[in-house]
Amino acid sequence: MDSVGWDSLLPPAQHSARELRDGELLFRQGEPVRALYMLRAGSLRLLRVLEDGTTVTLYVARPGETLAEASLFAEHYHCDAVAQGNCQVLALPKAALRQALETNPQTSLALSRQLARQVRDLRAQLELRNVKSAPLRLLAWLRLQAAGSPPTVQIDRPWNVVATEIGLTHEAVYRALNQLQRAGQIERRQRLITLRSS
Amino acid sequence: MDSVGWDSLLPPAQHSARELRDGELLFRQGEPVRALYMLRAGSLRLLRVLEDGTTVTLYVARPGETLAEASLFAEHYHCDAVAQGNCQVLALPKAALRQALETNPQTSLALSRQLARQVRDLRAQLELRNVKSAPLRLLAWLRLQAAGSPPTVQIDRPWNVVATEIGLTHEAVYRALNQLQRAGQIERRQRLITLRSS
DNA sequence: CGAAACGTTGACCGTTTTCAATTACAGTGG
DNA sequence: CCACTGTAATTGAAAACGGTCAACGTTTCG
Repeated sequence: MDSVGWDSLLPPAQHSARELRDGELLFRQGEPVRALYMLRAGSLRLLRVLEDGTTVTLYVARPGETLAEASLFAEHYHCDAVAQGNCQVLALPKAALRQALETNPQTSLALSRQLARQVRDLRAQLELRNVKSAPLRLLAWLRLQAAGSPPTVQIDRPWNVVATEIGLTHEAVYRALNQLQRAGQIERRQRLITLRSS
Repeated sequence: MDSVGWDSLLPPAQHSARELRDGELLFRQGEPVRALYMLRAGSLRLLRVLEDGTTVTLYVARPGETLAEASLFAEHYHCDAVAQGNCQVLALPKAALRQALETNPQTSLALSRQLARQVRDLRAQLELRNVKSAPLRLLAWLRLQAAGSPPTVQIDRPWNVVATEIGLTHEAVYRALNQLQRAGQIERRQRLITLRSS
């Protein structure tokens, strides 16, 4: 219902796999766009480096997601992509893909759907930032991530990474975690969170 | 180079224009999606109302932009659209448009391009929120908006609206404005800002 | 002309950021 | 197998900053 078989958009001969070690760069800001990448395993952090040297996480891609759709129409990447843990990516050559898009309506529609989803997700993230209180923001984030009943979240990356994603310091996150736990809003076992009530 | 002639995607007979007065709603969260809207004049604010009653600006569309692309694949709107000043919108019926998209590859590609741009813009907004200091964030925002040399920004809406867009209170914005001015980073004449140095 | 929105500034308070220090833990190489 | 090292996790205390509340001048528009 979700996967559209991105890898089937182009004949396998056109694919090219690539492995990335933790911290390795898939592409860099300013580099010309050569391909559209699909993440098979691991997670990729898209980040931009501000003038003052600060790094900003724009997005964290998870397995199954397609990267750089936004770059399909751009000449150069507008951010860095760095592997967060070892990654496995599939590269679809830009030129070939563009041709496929111009030919097959289904392919284009599928791309649009992907992009539409990203727009929604980004707006959700943006909305999150408008919650000023750290505990409430974290709770809101957990609600977005949660699944099942009772709703639970299994975090698969360090909290300090989560912290930058939601725009807080890791200290603030730990404190918020404690507050929520003390208030009985969540239950915590290491990186497994269970939401209570509400 | 920018406009793709959205209104030419469907025969004019299928269009339907609509006028909105300041504050009027184009659509409301939860409402079924009937059409894809294009903004001809004025600006439309997409906002969501949080549980606690706070309103959150998700996006501000300007003339020429297409709204609700993200909703083309959704059953219901996920935010409210309220006119900010008098607006003129063109409505393209969802059903007809979907058919066009499935038929004409060019149409789909154009849609993808629009969505891709939105993704970029949203990421930029998100990046902005990671700047914790109010003056620096405002400055960053001004840099994004600026054009010409020396770079200037002519703000066409009240500062309090700008404030919510960048995630600050209007008071904080005024103070930041003063700080930047005192520091010589900007020059201000009402709503006309000129960036200095750096 | 009057009301409502915009613009502006001050003071105070609460929270988060910072800075700092300590523990826990996983991976590495001797 | 165990020090050794770097990252993650935690907690404390103080400082900084923006939010909130409040008051007031100004502009806009019906």
